[in-house]
Amino acid sequence: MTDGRTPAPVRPGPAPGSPRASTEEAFLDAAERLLITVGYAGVSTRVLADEAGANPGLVHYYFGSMDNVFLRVLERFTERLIARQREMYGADIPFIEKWRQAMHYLDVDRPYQKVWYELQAMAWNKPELRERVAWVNGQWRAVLTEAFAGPRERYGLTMPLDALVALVMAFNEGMIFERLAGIESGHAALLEWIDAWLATWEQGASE
Amino acid sequence: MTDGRTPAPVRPGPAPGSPRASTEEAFLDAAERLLITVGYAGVSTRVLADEAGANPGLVHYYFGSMDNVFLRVLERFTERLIARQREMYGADIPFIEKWRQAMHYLDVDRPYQKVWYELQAMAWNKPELRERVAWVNGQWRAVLTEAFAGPRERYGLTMPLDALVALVMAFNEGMIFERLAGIESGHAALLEWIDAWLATWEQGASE
DNA sequence: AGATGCCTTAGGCAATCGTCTAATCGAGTC
DNA sequence: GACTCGATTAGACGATTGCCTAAGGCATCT
Repeated sequence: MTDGRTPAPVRPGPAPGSPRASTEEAFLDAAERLLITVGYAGVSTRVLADEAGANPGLVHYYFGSMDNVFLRVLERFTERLIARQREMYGADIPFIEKWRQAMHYLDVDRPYQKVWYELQAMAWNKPELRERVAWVNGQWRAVLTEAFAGPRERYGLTMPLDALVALVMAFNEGMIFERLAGIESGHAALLEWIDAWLATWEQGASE
Repeated sequence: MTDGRTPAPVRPGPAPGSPRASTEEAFLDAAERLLITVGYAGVSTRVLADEAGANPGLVHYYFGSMDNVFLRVLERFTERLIARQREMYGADIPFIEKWRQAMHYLDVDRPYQKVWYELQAMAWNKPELRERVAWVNGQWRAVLTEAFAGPRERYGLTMPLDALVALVMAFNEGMIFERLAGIESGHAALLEWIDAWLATWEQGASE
């Protein structure tokens, strides 16, 4: 479930540069926009085609079904996200800088978060999607585990590494989840405190 | 948004004992079951009526629209939940006992959590629901703020109270959110560590 | 007995759903 | 110029959607 192997893609990707590729991307882009604006329940073949400026029949021609459209959206989304996370935490900068960068993403990535959370809500009731969502979560967890192992040691934290990672992931997910409902109470205060707390650690230790 | 006033009910509740009341409850019960099993996108008037064992026309007769059905589900759900939380944290027992009780609920309440999270996912795209979801969240936050003020003082925590409450709420919501996708990595380790950590505090202090 | 009023029924309305087919388009090949 | 073939089009299929209406059932009250 959270092992390392990448699940097989839904379909072999089209040859880049072909007209197929650009139309497909138009559909996937449109799907993301619609997930942000109306949610997954409001995305039908016709609505999607209209948003993409394409013919409704092409949805079936390219993807076979609406379910596959969302699978492809999730696939493309995953690639981009994991790559960026891995790059960021892998950079050769002090941990607190990585943390601040991550918290900056937490703020500017709001549109993408809506896409991602709509896909997850959809996955609650679709085993096919669930598996992939769990895989992405596992990837993310792996990145954080690697990134937090060092700092945890240096700071002398007693919390087990997997518990620490679970805590960080969960409270981030919880904050994003709340914000999707327009709730931000205490978020800023919490992030400020964490930042200050990390700063005191970083002050005492050399990196 | 998160102020104290209760939002006006969608409709005046039916007189208890009338046939109306029992049929309405049958619909609301059926709606909850369907939210658990198929998600909000799969609940139509006919599916709902079938699950409730009633005539499809009654959905319109009783609720006026499907949107109102979900609003009523949220209303009824809210009353029950807030009442229990308030009672639990208000009880005259050591804080760690309350915490353990809450973590026990976190485990046994999974069906209700699915209902609650489906409603929230629905609310992301429906301002009418969003407002009520935010109100419930505010109620919950108020309960936790009251419950954590004392222990925070006693334990001498430096984290501001609103940040502490935000942290507890967010990481709980995040864990529930993950579990809905079948993810539990690190959850047990985290909860165990917190429990042990609280126990050391409770050992030193009297209460 | 008759009338009142709520509850429930079956059924139909236009609109939309996902999916599929057949015809057309247009660029590239012989 | 004839041909090929992927890309695109319009259109139709049956099923389902939310919502509404007209008629019947049934307990209660006068």
